[in-house]
Amino acid sequence: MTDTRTRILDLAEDFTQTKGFNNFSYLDLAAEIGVKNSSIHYYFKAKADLALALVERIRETHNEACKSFSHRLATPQERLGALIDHFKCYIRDKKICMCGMMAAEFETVSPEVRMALALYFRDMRTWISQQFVQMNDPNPEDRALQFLSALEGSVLLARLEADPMIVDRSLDIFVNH
Amino acid sequence: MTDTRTRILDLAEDFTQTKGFNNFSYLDLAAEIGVKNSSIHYYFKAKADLALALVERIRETHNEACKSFSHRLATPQERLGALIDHFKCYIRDKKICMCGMMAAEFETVSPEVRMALALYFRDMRTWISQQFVQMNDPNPEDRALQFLSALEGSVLLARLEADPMIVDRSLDIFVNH
DNA sequence: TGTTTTACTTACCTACATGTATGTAGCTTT
DNA sequence: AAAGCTACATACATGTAGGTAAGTAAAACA
Repeated sequence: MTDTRTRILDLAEDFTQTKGFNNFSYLDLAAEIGVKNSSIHYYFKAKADLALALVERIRETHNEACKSFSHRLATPQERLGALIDHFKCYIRDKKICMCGMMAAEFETVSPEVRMALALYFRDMRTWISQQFVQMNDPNPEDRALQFLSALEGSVLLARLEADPMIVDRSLDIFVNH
Repeated sequence: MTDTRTRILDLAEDFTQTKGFNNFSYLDLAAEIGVKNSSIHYYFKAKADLALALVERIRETHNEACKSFSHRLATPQERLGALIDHFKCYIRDKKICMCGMMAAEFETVSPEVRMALALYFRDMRTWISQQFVQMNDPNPEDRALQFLSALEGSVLLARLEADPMIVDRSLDIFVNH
Protein backbone atom coordinates (compact mmCIF):
# COMPACT_ATOMS: atom_id res chain seq x y z
CA MET A 1 0.00 0.00 0.00
CA THR A 2 1.31 3.42 -0.94
CA ASP A 3 1.93 5.85 1.87
CA THR A 4 -0.92 7.86 3.31
CA ARG A 5 0.41 11.22 2.20
CA THR A 6 0.46 10.10 -1.42
CA ARG A 7 -2.99 8.57 -1.11
CA ILE A 8 -4.29 11.87 0.23
CA LEU A 9 -2.76 13.78 -2.68
CA ASP A 10 -4.06 11.27 -5.23
CA LEU A 11 -7.58 11.40 -3.87
CA ALA A 12 -7.55 15.18 -3.46
CA GLU A 13 -6.38 15.50 -7.05
CA ASP A 14 -9.21 13.26 -8.18
CA PHE A 15 -11.80 15.23 -6.18
CA THR A 16 -10.44 18.53 -7.48
CA GLN A 17 -10.65 17.35 -11.08
CA THR A 18 -14.24 16.20 -10.71
CA LYS A 19 -15.85 18.45 -8.09
CA GLY A 20 -13.41 21.32 -7.63
CA PHE A 21 -11.00 22.04 -4.81
CA ASN A 22 -13.64 23.86 -2.75
CA ASN A 23 -16.19 21.09 -3.06
CA PHE A 24 -14.71 18.34 -0.96
CA SER A 25 -13.74 18.32 2.70
CA TYR A 26 -11.09 16.78 4.88
CA LEU A 27 -13.86 14.49 6.13
CA ASP A 28 -14.48 13.29 2.56
CA LEU A 29 -10.79 12.50 2.15
CA ALA A 30 -10.56 10.82 5.54
CA ALA A 31 -13.65 8.66 5.00
CA GLU A 32 -12.42 7.29 1.68
CA ILE A 33 -8.85 6.74 2.84
CA GLY A 34 -9.96 5.17 6.12
CA VAL A 35 -8.41 7.53 8.64
CA LYS A 36 -9.72 10.39 10.80
CA ASN A 37 -9.86 13.91 9.45
CA SER A 38 -7.29 15.07 11.99
CA SER A 39 -4.87 12.73 10.24
CA ILE A 40 -5.33 14.72 7.05
CA HIS A 41 -4.48 17.83 9.07
CA TYR A 42 -1.37 16.04 10.26
CA TYR A 43 -0.05 15.91 6.69
CA PHE A 44 -1.54 19.18 5.45
CA LYS A 45 -2.15 21.55 8.34
CA ALA A 46 -4.57 23.77 6.46
CA LYS A 47 -6.46 23.11 3.26
CA ALA A 48 -4.45 25.86 1.56
CA ASP A 49 -1.33 23.75 2.19
CA LEU A 50 -2.96 20.82 0.44
CA ALA A 51 -3.81 23.03 -2.53
CA LEU A 52 -0.24 24.19 -2.86
CA ALA A 53 1.14 20.64 -2.58
CA LEU A 54 -1.29 19.50 -5.27
CA VAL A 55 -0.33 22.19 -7.76
CA GLU A 56 3.39 21.84 -7.16
CA ARG A 57 3.23 18.07 -7.50
CA ILE A 58 1.29 18.21 -10.76
CA ARG A 59 3.62 20.81 -12.18
CA GLU A 60 6.52 18.44 -11.67
CA THR A 61 4.77 15.33 -12.99
CA HIS A 62 3.49 17.31 -15.94
CA ASN A 63 6.96 18.59 -16.80
CA GLU A 64 8.30 15.05 -16.62
CA ALA A 65 5.49 13.78 -18.83
CA CYS A 66 6.32 16.44 -21.42
CA LYS A 67 10.01 15.57 -21.26
CA SER A 68 9.05 11.95 -21.83
CA PHE A 69 6.96 12.92 -24.88
CA SER A 70 9.96 14.78 -26.26
CA HIS A 71 12.17 11.69 -25.87
CA ARG A 72 9.73 9.05 -27.01
CA LEU A 73 8.08 10.78 -29.94
CA ALA A 74 9.81 11.92 -33.10
CA THR A 75 7.66 14.74 -34.45
CA PRO A 76 6.19 17.79 -32.71
CA GLN A 77 2.80 16.79 -34.15
CA GLU A 78 2.99 13.44 -32.35
CA ARG A 79 4.05 15.13 -29.14
CA LEU A 80 1.18 17.59 -29.20
CA GLY A 81 -1.08 14.67 -30.07
CA ALA A 82 0.11 12.84 -26.95
CA LEU A 83 -0.69 15.90 -24.84
CA ILE A 84 -4.15 16.11 -26.39
CA ASP A 85 -4.76 12.42 -25.67
CA HIS A 86 -3.67 12.90 -22.08
CA PHE A 87 -6.36 15.54 -21.58
CA LYS A 88 -8.91 13.64 -23.62
CA CYS A 89 -8.61 10.69 -21.23
CA TYR A 90 -9.89 12.83 -18.36
CA ILE A 91 -13.32 13.02 -19.98
CA ARG A 92 -14.34 9.40 -19.55
CA ASP A 93 -13.70 9.77 -15.79
CA LYS A 94 -15.73 13.01 -15.73
CA LYS A 95 -12.61 14.94 -14.89
CA ILE A 96 -11.07 18.09 -16.26
CA CYS A 97 -7.55 19.51 -15.97
CA MET A 98 -6.83 20.02 -12.27
CA CYS A 99 -5.15 23.38 -12.81
CA GLY A 100 -7.95 24.44 -15.16
CA MET A 101 -10.37 23.75 -12.34
CA MET A 102 -8.24 25.73 -9.92
CA ALA A 103 -7.94 28.52 -12.47
CA ALA A 104 -11.75 28.73 -12.36
CA GLU A 105 -11.50 28.85 -8.55
CA PHE A 106 -8.65 31.37 -8.81
CA GLU A 107 -10.33 34.08 -6.73
CA THR A 108 -10.77 31.72 -3.78
CA VAL A 109 -7.20 30.40 -3.49
CA SER A 110 -4.14 31.75 -1.69
CA PRO A 111 -1.49 33.93 -3.37
CA GLU A 112 0.97 31.02 -3.19
CA VAL A 113 -1.39 28.75 -5.09
CA ARG A 114 -2.06 31.50 -7.64
CA MET A 115 1.64 31.77 -8.29
CA ALA A 116 2.05 28.00 -8.57
CA LEU A 117 -0.83 27.88 -11.05
CA ALA A 118 0.73 30.63 -13.14
CA LEU A 119 4.00 28.69 -13.21
CA TYR A 120 2.18 25.50 -14.26
CA PHE A 121 0.61 27.23 -17.24
CA ARG A 122 3.80 29.06 -18.18
CA ASP A 123 5.71 25.76 -18.21
CA MET A 124 3.00 24.31 -20.37
CA ARG A 125 3.06 27.24 -22.79
CA THR A 126 6.83 27.04 -23.03
CA TRP A 127 6.81 23.36 -23.94
CA ILE A 128 3.96 23.74 -26.44
CA SER A 129 5.69 26.74 -27.93
CA GLN A 130 8.84 24.65 -28.50
CA GLN A 131 6.80 22.19 -30.55
CA PHE A 132 5.53 25.01 -32.76
CA VAL A 133 9.07 26.31 -33.20
CA GLN A 134 9.98 22.88 -34.59
CA MET A 135 6.96 23.11 -36.88
CA ASN A 136 8.37 26.42 -38.21
CA ASP A 137 5.36 28.33 -37.03
CA PRO A 138 5.89 32.10 -37.57
CA ASN A 139 4.46 32.92 -34.14
CA PRO A 140 5.02 29.98 -31.79
CA GLU A 141 4.18 31.87 -28.58
CA ASP A 142 0.74 32.98 -29.73
CA ARG A 143 0.15 29.59 -31.29
CA ALA A 144 0.94 27.93 -27.95
CA LEU A 145 -1.52 30.26 -26.23
CA GLN A 146 -4.21 29.37 -28.74
CA PHE A 147 -3.48 25.69 -28.29
CA LEU A 148 -3.59 25.86 -24.50
CA SER A 149 -6.79 27.94 -24.44
CA ALA A 150 -8.48 25.51 -26.80
CA LEU A 151 -7.25 22.56 -24.72
CA GLU A 152 -8.57 23.96 -21.43
CA GLY A 153 -11.85 25.10 -22.94
CA SER A 154 -12.47 21.89 -24.83
CA VAL A 155 -12.23 19.63 -21.78
CA LEU A 156 -14.89 21.79 -20.13
CA LEU A 157 -17.21 21.40 -23.10
CA ALA A 158 -16.36 17.75 -23.69
CA ARG A 159 -17.25 16.72 -20.15
CA LEU A 160 -20.48 18.68 -20.33
CA GLU A 161 -21.50 16.82 -23.47
CA ALA A 162 -19.88 13.56 -22.28
CA ASP A 163 -18.09 13.50 -25.62
CA PRO A 164 -14.27 13.17 -25.66
CA MET A 165 -14.26 13.76 -29.43
CA ILE A 166 -14.91 17.44 -28.68
CA VAL A 167 -11.31 17.64 -27.47
CA ASP A 168 -10.02 16.24 -30.75
CA ARG A 169 -12.26 18.42 -32.86
CA SER A 170 -11.18 21.53 -30.97
CA LEU A 171 -7.48 20.85 -31.50
CA ASP A 172 -7.26 19.15 -34.89
CA ILE A 173 -6.25 22.34 -36.68
CA PHE A 174 -3.06 22.58 -34.66
CA VAL A 175 -1.76 19.09 -35.44
CA ASN A 176 -3.16 18.53 -38.95
CA HIS A 177 -1.22 21.22 -40.77
CA MET B 1 -34.30 50.74 -7.22
CA THR B 2 -34.67 47.54 -9.20
CA ASP B 3 -36.73 44.78 -7.64
CA THR B 4 -35.19 42.46 -5.10
CA ARG B 5 -35.45 39.34 -7.24
CA THR B 6 -33.41 40.97 -10.00
CA ARG B 7 -30.87 42.27 -7.51
CA ILE B 8 -30.45 38.74 -6.15
CA LEU B 9 -29.89 37.35 -9.63
CA ASP B 10 -27.45 40.12 -10.55
CA LEU B 11 -25.40 39.62 -7.42
CA ALA B 12 -25.48 35.82 -7.65
CA GLU B 13 -24.31 36.07 -11.25
CA ASP B 14 -21.45 38.32 -10.17
CA PHE B 15 -20.45 35.97 -7.34
CA THR B 16 -20.62 32.95 -9.63
CA GLN B 17 -18.39 34.61 -12.20
CA THR B 18 -15.77 35.52 -9.65
CA LYS B 19 -15.90 32.85 -6.94
CA GLY B 20 -18.01 30.07 -8.40
CA PHE B 21 -21.58 29.06 -7.67
CA ASN B 22 -20.57 26.87 -4.73
CA ASN B 23 -18.45 29.54 -3.09
CA PHE B 24 -21.03 32.03 -1.90
CA SER B 25 -23.95 31.57 0.46
CA TYR B 26 -27.46 32.93 0.84
CA LEU B 27 -26.03 34.87 3.79
CA ASP B 28 -23.50 36.54 1.48
CA LEU B 29 -26.26 37.54 -0.91
CA ALA B 30 -28.53 38.74 1.91
CA ALA B 31 -25.81 40.80 3.56
CA GLU B 32 -24.91 42.68 0.40
CA ILE B 33 -28.51 43.24 -0.68
CA GLY B 34 -29.59 44.29 2.79
CA VAL B 35 -32.23 41.68 3.58
CA LYS B 36 -32.31 38.50 5.65
CA ASN B 37 -31.29 35.17 4.17
CA SER B 38 -34.83 33.86 4.52
CA SER B 39 -35.84 36.51 1.99
CA ILE B 40 -33.50 34.94 -0.55
CA HIS B 41 -35.24 31.62 0.13
CA TYR B 42 -38.55 33.39 -0.49
CA TYR B 43 -37.51 34.07 -4.09
CA PHE B 44 -35.43 30.93 -4.65
CA LYS B 45 -36.54 28.13 -2.36
CA ALA B 46 -33.35 26.11 -2.72
CA LYS B 47 -29.97 27.10 -4.06
CA ALA B 48 -30.47 24.72 -6.98
CA ASP B 49 -33.46 26.86 -8.01
CA LEU B 50 -31.24 29.92 -8.02
CA ALA B 51 -28.70 28.11 -10.21
CA LEU B 52 -31.34 27.18 -12.73
CA ALA B 53 -32.78 30.71 -12.81
CA LEU B 54 -29.29 32.11 -13.37
CA VAL B 55 -28.47 29.85 -16.30
CA GLU B 56 -31.85 30.28 -17.95
CA ARG B 57 -31.69 34.04 -17.60
CA ILE B 58 -28.20 34.28 -19.08
CA ARG B 59 -29.14 32.02 -21.95
CA GLU B 60 -31.91 34.44 -22.90
CA THR B 61 -29.85 37.59 -22.47
CA HIS B 62 -26.99 36.01 -24.36
CA ASN B 63 -29.23 35.03 -27.26
CA GLU B 64 -30.59 38.57 -27.40
CA ALA B 65 -27.09 40.01 -27.34
CA CYS B 66 -26.11 37.79 -30.28
CA LYS B 67 -29.24 38.81 -32.17
CA SER B 68 -28.30 42.42 -31.54
CA PHE B 69 -24.77 41.80 -32.89
CA SER B 70 -26.31 40.30 -36.02
CA HIS B 71 -28.48 43.40 -36.54
CA ARG B 72 -25.95 46.06 -35.66
CA LEU B 73 -22.83 44.70 -37.28
CA ALA B 74 -22.33 44.11 -40.97
CA THR B 75 -19.67 41.40 -41.20
CA PRO B 76 -19.34 38.07 -39.38
CA GLN B 77 -15.81 39.12 -38.41
CA GLU B 78 -17.17 42.17 -36.63
CA ARG B 79 -19.82 40.08 -34.89
CA LEU B 80 -17.34 37.52 -33.62
CA GLY B 81 -15.16 40.44 -32.58
CA ALA B 82 -18.04 41.84 -30.53
CA LEU B 83 -18.47 38.47 -28.81
CA ILE B 84 -14.76 38.33 -28.05
CA ASP B 85 -14.85 41.85 -26.60
CA HIS B 86 -17.82 40.91 -24.45
CA PHE B 87 -15.80 38.11 -22.84
CA LYS B 88 -12.63 40.15 -22.72
CA CYS B 89 -14.41 42.74 -20.55
CA TYR B 90 -14.95 40.16 -17.82
CA ILE B 91 -11.21 40.03 -17.12
CA ARG B 92 -10.81 43.52 -15.67
CA ASP B 93 -13.52 42.63 -13.11
CA LYS B 94 -11.75 39.34 -12.35
CA LYS B 95 -14.68 37.46 -13.77
CA ILE B 96 -14.96 34.59 -16.21
CA CYS B 97 -17.93 33.31 -18.23
CA MET B 98 -20.67 32.32 -15.78
CA CYS B 99 -21.54 29.16 -17.67
CA GLY B 100 -17.87 28.33 -18.08
CA MET B 101 -17.59 28.49 -14.31
CA MET B 102 -20.65 26.28 -13.90
CA ALA B 103 -19.25 23.90 -16.51
CA ALA B 104 -16.24 23.49 -14.22
CA GLU B 105 -18.65 22.84 -11.34
CA PHE B 106 -20.69 20.52 -13.58
CA GLU B 107 -20.41 17.47 -11.31
CA THR B 108 -21.89 19.37 -8.38
CA VAL B 109 -25.02 20.82 -10.03
CA SER B 110 -28.49 19.36 -10.58
CA PRO B 111 -29.56 17.56 -13.78
CA GLU B 112 -31.79 20.53 -14.67
CA VAL B 113 -28.86 22.93 -14.48
CA ARG B 114 -26.71 20.54 -16.51
CA MET B 115 -29.31 20.53 -19.24
CA ALA B 116 -29.64 24.32 -19.16
CA LEU B 117 -25.87 24.66 -19.43
CA ALA B 118 -25.78 22.31 -22.41
CA LEU B 119 -28.48 24.39 -24.10
CA TYR B 120 -26.53 27.59 -23.43
CA PHE B 121 -23.43 26.25 -25.13
CA ARG B 122 -25.39 24.72 -28.00
CA ASP B 123 -27.07 28.07 -28.68
CA MET B 124 -23.69 29.69 -28.60
CA ARG B 125 -22.17 27.17 -31.00
CA THR B 126 -25.09 27.56 -33.36
CA TRP B 127 -24.72 31.33 -33.54
CA ILE B 128 -20.93 31.19 -33.92
CA SER B 129 -21.32 28.51 -36.57
CA GLN B 130 -23.64 30.80 -38.55
CA GLN B 131 -20.90 33.42 -38.64
CA PHE B 132 -18.45 30.90 -40.08
CA VAL B 133 -21.01 29.85 -42.67
CA GLN B 134 -21.08 33.48 -43.80
CA MET B 135 -17.30 33.44 -43.91
CA ASN B 136 -17.49 30.44 -46.29
CA ASP B 137 -15.66 28.22 -43.85
CA PRO B 138 -15.59 24.62 -45.14
CA ASN B 139 -16.41 23.23 -41.67
CA PRO B 140 -18.37 25.83 -39.70
CA GLU B 141 -19.48 23.44 -36.92
CA ASP B 142 -15.96 22.36 -35.99
CA ARG B 143 -14.73 25.91 -36.41
CA ALA B 144 -17.41 27.10 -33.96
CA LEU B 145 -16.32 24.45 -31.49
CA GLN B 146 -12.70 25.56 -31.81
CA PHE B 147 -13.73 29.16 -31.33
CA LEU B 148 -15.84 28.44 -28.26
CA SER B 149 -13.20 26.23 -26.64
CA ALA B 150 -10.57 28.91 -27.20
CA LEU B 151 -12.91 31.57 -25.82
CA GLU B 152 -13.70 29.65 -22.63
CA GLY B 153 -10.11 28.59 -22.09
CA SER B 154 -8.66 32.01 -22.78
CA VAL B 155 -10.74 33.82 -20.15
CA LEU B 156 -9.45 31.32 -17.60
CA LEU B 157 -5.83 32.02 -18.56
CA ALA B 158 -6.37 35.75 -19.01
CA ARG B 159 -7.77 36.20 -15.51
CA LEU B 160 -4.95 34.16 -14.05
CA GLU B 161 -2.37 36.41 -15.70
CA ALA B 162 -4.53 39.53 -15.22
CA ASP B 163 -4.01 40.17 -18.93
CA PRO B 164 -7.11 40.67 -21.15
CA MET B 165 -4.88 40.62 -24.25
CA ILE B 166 -4.61 36.86 -23.79
CA VAL B 167 -8.24 36.63 -24.95
CA ASP B 168 -7.44 38.57 -28.13
CA ARG B 169 -4.28 36.60 -28.82
CA SER B 170 -6.12 33.31 -28.39
CA LEU B 171 -8.84 34.23 -30.88
CA ASP B 172 -7.13 36.41 -33.46
CA ILE B 173 -6.74 33.55 -35.96
CA PHE B 174 -10.50 33.19 -36.25
CA VAL B 175 -11.24 36.80 -37.12
CA ASN B 176 -8.07 37.81 -38.99
CA HIS B 177 -8.29 35.49 -41.99
C1' DT C 1 17.03 1.00 27.95
C1' DG C 2 15.25 5.41 27.76
C1' DT C 3 14.00 9.05 24.61
C1' DT C 4 12.31 10.86 20.55
C1' DT C 5 9.83 10.73 16.41
C1' DT C 6 6.18 9.11 13.41
C1' DA C 7 1.70 8.38 12.40
C1' DC C 8 -1.92 8.55 13.76
C1' DT C 9 -6.73 8.83 17.26
C1' DT C 10 -10.01 10.95 20.55
C1' DA C 11 -12.44 14.59 21.66
C1' DC C 12 -13.62 18.78 21.05
C1' DC C 13 -14.79 23.79 19.19
C1' DT C 14 -16.50 27.60 16.37
C1' DA C 15 -18.48 29.25 12.40
C1' DC C 16 -21.38 28.97 8.88
C1' DA C 17 -24.37 26.84 5.06
C1' DT C 18 -28.79 25.63 4.02
C1' DG C 19 -32.79 25.47 5.12
C1' DT C 20 -37.91 25.45 7.84
C1' DA C 21 -41.78 27.28 10.46
C1' DT C 22 -44.10 31.02 11.85
C1' DG C 23 -45.15 35.92 12.24
C1' DT C 24 -46.40 40.41 10.38
C1' DA C 25 -46.95 45.05 8.11
C1' DG C 26 -48.87 46.97 4.28
C1' DC C 27 -51.31 46.72 0.16
C1' DT C 28 -55.04 44.70 -2.79
C1' DT C 29 -59.13 42.59 -3.83
C1' DT C 30 -63.97 41.50 -3.12
C1' DA D 1 -64.62 46.05 6.12
C1' DA D 2 -62.97 41.48 5.88
C1' DA D 3 -59.97 38.40 3.63
C1' DG D 4 -56.04 37.33 1.28
C1' DC D 5 -51.73 38.14 -0.84
C1' DT D 6 -46.85 40.14 -1.15
C1' DA D 7 -42.57 40.80 0.64
C1' DC D 8 -40.32 40.50 3.83
C1' DA D 9 -38.39 39.38 9.27
C1' DT D 10 -37.71 36.38 13.53
C1' DA D 11 -36.23 32.44 15.39
C1' DC D 12 -34.63 28.12 15.19
C1' DA D 13 -32.83 23.41 13.43
C1' DT D 14 -29.37 20.49 11.52
C1' DG D 15 -25.39 19.26 9.46
C1' DT D 16 -20.84 19.93 8.13
C1' DA D 17 -16.47 22.41 7.24
C1' DG D 18 -12.18 23.46 8.98
C1' DG D 19 -9.37 23.32 12.67
C1' DT D 20 -7.10 22.57 17.53
C1' DA D 21 -5.35 20.26 21.73
C1' DA D 22 -3.93 16.46 23.82
C1' DG D 23 -3.07 11.59 23.95
C1' DT D 24 -0.99 7.06 22.31
C1' DA D 25 1.08 2.88 20.17
C1' DA D 26 4.84 1.46 17.63
C1' DA D 27 9.14 2.13 15.51
C1' DA D 28 13.71 4.43 15.35
C1' DC D 29 17.46 6.13 17.53
C1' DA D 30 21.02 7.19 21.07
